Parts: sequence; structure tokens; C-alpha cells
Amino acid sequence: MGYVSHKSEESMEDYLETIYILSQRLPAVRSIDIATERGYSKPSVSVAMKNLRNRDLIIVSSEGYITFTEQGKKIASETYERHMLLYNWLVSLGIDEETASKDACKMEHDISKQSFEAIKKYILG
Amino acid sequence: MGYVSHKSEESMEDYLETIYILSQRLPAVRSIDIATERGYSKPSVSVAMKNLRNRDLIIVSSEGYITFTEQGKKIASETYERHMLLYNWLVSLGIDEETASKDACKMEHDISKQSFEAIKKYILG
DNA sequence: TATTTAGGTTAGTTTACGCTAACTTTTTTT
DNA sequence: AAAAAAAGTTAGCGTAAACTAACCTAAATA
Repeated sequence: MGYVSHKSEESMEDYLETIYILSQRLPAVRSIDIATERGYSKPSVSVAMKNLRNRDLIIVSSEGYITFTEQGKKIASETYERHMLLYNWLVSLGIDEETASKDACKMEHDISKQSFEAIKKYILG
Repeated sequence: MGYVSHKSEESMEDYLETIYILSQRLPAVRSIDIATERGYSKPSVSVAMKNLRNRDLIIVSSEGYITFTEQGKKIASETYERHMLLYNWLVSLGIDEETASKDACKMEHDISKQSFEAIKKYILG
């Protein structure tokens, strides 16, 4: 019945990627760290974490520490890998780091697995 | 005061690109043609055209025929050029046409002018 | 100890952009 | 000429994802 949004998972992937990056930089990741990193309000992150929890992509301890589930880690690391591939490629083409990062941040959500693998093979081989 | 969406102009660019493509295929472009092409309802297109009109990107005649303003044509052709560049590149990497088109459709909105020019130079040179 | 600060949540708002329902007007068909 | 179809509009709905305001709890500080 009625209209069902076909919104992509862009926002979810971005959150997971942010957690992934922060967990390499910090001993533990909390909602507030994500809010600070992304420039979002606490409630925005709180709600987003609730959604990730409901989708079984993260686990939040009673102290508020965030870790991945198997599934969540898979999406996070894949998104990060896409980002780095596109970023490194753009930088190698002479794009400045800030622009390359911004563009990669957007493109990373758009490419199919097929295109990703093809680009990877093309760039690395 | 309050929250202001920082949504990109993706939807607007998509509509302009569709009009651009349809105007190469049809003698004249109407709202209904856009709705059919994109699989959108008439009201969705009607509202979108009102927005494009308000932004001075298109002109709609009293008969309902849609043409570009200078500005609108610029955005439309640039978006289309990005699409074709990315599409041709992905196809050249061995991606099937349908996947290449889908991916290009999304990526075309994401790359900065800088990255676009660099990719262009890289692919064509 | 009292107060402040930090972190998190809930409730309600905004904007974008799809949708359906219902209307008008014009054109086509019977 | 009457009815049906085609094109467009307006009004109101649903969802995602940001926001602020206001609240709670626990830890740090004065």
C-alpha cells in the first residue's frame, strides 16, 4: 500500500564507515565521537545508532561503546575500501586531497560491486 | 533559524538531463513524456517542473512544451556529458551497459568539476 | 556535598521528494 | 453531441534524515 521510499543505504554506510575509521583512531567509539567527527547533533546520531542496532549492524554496550556485528563490519570495511580506492585514484590523477576525499565520499555509495571490481583491477593492474 | 537541508541538486540535475535526452528524441518535450521516461507520476513531474521554472532553468509554454533557459541548458548538457564520460569509461572496463548506465547515473552528480576534468583528460588522453 | 558537565534519549519540527485522490480543461473518439 | 481519454494541477500523505528543546543519569569538579 502507498509509497515506499527506495532511498539508498547511503546514510547507513556513511555511519558505519565513520565508526570504522574512528575505531582505528580511538580505543573505543561512542555516539558522541561520531557526532563530533561528522558535525551532527547528538540526537541525530542517537537515532541513527538505534537504526543500526535494529538492523543488527552494531552492538552498543551498556556503557555506550559501539562495536560491529559480523554484517556491520563487512559493510563498513567494504565502504571504506571503496572510498580508499576512489580517493587514491583521484589523487593519482592530480586532484587535491580535500576534493578527492569529498568526491570519493559521495561516489563510494554509488558503484556496483561489478564496477568496483573492474575499477580495482584497472587501477591496480 | 532551524534546519536547512543541504541536499544536493541531484533530483534537479536528473530532471534536466531527462529533458535534454528527450529533446533529442522527440520534436517537443512535455511533462507527461518525462513522467513516462522516468516512471514517475504526473503530479511528481508537475511539481518538479514548477521548481525548475521558479529557478529559471526551464520555460514552459502555454501548450505545456518545455524548453531550457541558458542556465538550464548548461546544467543539463554538463550533466549529460558527465554521464556519457562515466558510462563509456565503465563500458570500456568491461561493465555491461545496464550496470554502467545505472552507476553512471548516480556518479554523475557526485564528481567535482576538477575531478571531471582530470578523469576526462585521463581517459581521452 | 552541591553543582556542573558529559553523554544519551525522546518528542516534535523541517525539507526534499516520491505518492494517491480528485479536479479542470482540452482533445479525441464514438 | 456526448462520452472518454489525455495532460496538467492542487491538496494532502509517507518516509528519510537532518534539526532544536527538554529531559535523565552518571561522572567530574568546585
